[in-house]
Amino acid sequence: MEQRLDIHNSDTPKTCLACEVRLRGICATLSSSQLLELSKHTRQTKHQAGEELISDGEKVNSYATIIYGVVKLSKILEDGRQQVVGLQFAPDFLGRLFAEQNSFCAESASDVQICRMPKKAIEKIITNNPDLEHILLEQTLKELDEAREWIVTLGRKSALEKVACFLHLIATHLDPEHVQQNQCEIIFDLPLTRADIADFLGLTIETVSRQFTKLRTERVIEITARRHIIVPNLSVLKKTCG
Amino acid sequence: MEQRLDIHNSDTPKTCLACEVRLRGICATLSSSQLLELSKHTRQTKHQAGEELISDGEKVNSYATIIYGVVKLSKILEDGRQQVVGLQFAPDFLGRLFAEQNSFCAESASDVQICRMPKKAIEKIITNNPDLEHILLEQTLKELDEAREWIVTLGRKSALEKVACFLHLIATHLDPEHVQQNQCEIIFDLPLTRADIADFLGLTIETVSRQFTKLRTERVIEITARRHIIVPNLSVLKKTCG
DNA sequence: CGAAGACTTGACTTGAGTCAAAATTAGTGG
DNA sequence: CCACTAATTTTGACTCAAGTCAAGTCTTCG
Repeated sequence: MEQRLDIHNSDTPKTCLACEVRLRGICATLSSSQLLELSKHTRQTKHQAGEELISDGEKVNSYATIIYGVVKLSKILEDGRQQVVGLQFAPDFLGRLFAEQNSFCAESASDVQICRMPKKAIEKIITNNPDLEHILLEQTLKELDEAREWIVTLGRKSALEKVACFLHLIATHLDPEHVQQNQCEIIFDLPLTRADIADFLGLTIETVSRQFTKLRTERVIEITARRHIIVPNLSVLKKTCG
Repeated sequence: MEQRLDIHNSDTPKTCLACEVRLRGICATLSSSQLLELSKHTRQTKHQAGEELISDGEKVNSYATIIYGVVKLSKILEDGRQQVVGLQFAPDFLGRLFAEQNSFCAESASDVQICRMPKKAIEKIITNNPDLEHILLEQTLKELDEAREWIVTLGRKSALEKVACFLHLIATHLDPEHVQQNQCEIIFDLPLTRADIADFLGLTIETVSRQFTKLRTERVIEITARRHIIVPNLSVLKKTCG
């Protein structure tokens, strides 16, 4: 593992030194010289919730690292039905490696900041840096595990269990800075609208809303404002996931 | 890309020379010496439909390559609900790389033959052979794409569309040798029981059966025997997938 | 031939969807 | 700061697709 030594290395680009996910994302595997080279081509951008970062069917020209915020990956069928196929959190790598075309669209679910880098630049570094390829393989395997867990949730769970699973996912994946934790109590703001949640869970917004109400009356969660959730006891929530 | 030259190379192990997927699976990336070394530790096994190849929660000791047949990956909830999270076909690599424990179970859906290899052996070769890691990354990315496509199917499609999607998947993924193709007509035997199909689609066997009947009466498919399916026109089937 | 397993069909129930309306919240401009 | 509008969320009444339970039929195999 590379140490924080390079923080004092004058070769490391200024933007990178200031980057919150510098030591957690893919950049952590890069040498100072690779980072310097790559940083000449990167561009950090901020986006409000609801902006399209990558569109389905578009030619892939760049990848990105999520610096903060939540990104939803989704697919829209011709007749308008929409399904969110995954959520990504900082410092995930964004974009389908080695593909010519995107097969899903990526949209900011909350306000986000990303660091875009050209497809070619990354792919060139990969060929010379097995560590980078390895970390990308690890992330891809993790995403595959999560996708399969989600298949179980979509295929075999009731609406109530689905919503509980979703809340559990958010409570455990949100940046620690956005989560308050007093003893076993967890407090956070939902990064998604009810419509997004419905599209993620394969439900309608009405059903999602009813399950929120049910979880509240069963005291599994407290809803202090629409998006503001308190989970008094995470293990109770987990039991509700089925 | 390595050429078929090594077929005449006496260093290549006999079992590997006879292996049907030798040039398509992960072994295609190995040098003669790596293959020779690995083959000392591999063991080919045959299994009838319904045998457990890897069990959920078990310590991972080996990986495998599928030589022929279909393997289903599934998860069983405590209350007995089951969900198939993926199907794998020859020459897929089987097993969760780098994990200590399996998080899903793998079972032969049809009769299968696999080539098992010790976890340690593969992981050692990976560290010296970036080509192998690359091909594994490519397979993992492909599986992730498929898992996400499946999430769309589970989350947003009707029972009829789900069954049509399943038939389309099988028709396009089965080994060509098990598929007969006369002009646009496709004929094959289903490698899964109705119960497996139901667990894959998040439905009940009764609903799956009713959708088969409906597809038959709508002339999208012909069912000549329970498992024997004729798709007169693949594009008609595809339209039915929604 | 008989029994067990796999699959289909029918009658009824139920959980989630649909449509409509009300309530809440957020945003805007006076 | 408050009224007004627009968007989001909740709630209610009703419908319908898929689930459940129960027979019945077809296959396979000893």
